[in-house]
Amino acid sequence: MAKRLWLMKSEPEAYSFDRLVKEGRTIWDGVRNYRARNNLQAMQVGDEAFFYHSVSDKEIVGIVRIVAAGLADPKDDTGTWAAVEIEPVRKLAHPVSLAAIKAEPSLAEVELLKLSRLSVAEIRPDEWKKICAMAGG
DNA sequence: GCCAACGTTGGC
DNA sequence: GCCAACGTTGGC
Repeated sequence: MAKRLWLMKSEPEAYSFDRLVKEGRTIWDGVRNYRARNNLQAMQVGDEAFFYHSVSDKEIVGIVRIVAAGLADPKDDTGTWAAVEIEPVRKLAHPVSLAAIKAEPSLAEVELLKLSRLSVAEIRPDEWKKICAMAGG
């Protein structure tokens, strides 16, 4: 199974990338949107994701790796919602801002832009490479 | 099953 | 703080 690439959003005031680095790993739960849940359920161990700070920062700040997939949301009794466990891979040398993504024509189709309220989005490999290049490699 | 009203999220 | 976009709920 080829590795897939994702983007996970969080308000830095709620859960920041720095906090993830400090804690080492975390369960990513609390997603209450079906499309986002479908993305969560499609994740495999070893997949990587951008970590995006919404609202106050509006930039991709780091990369995380999926270390456990297909978990049930521990806060959900009904079995409806999913969760994964993630660990930090690295912080980006240069965060990639929402404005920079919008300004880049090859990134116009990124799910982040098209569905701004989706908390878990998929990133295509070419988009991933482009954003990595913008972050300084 | 449709659609209007409402709530939430997130960019500006 | 405002508003647009989207999802959900509830009346019919």
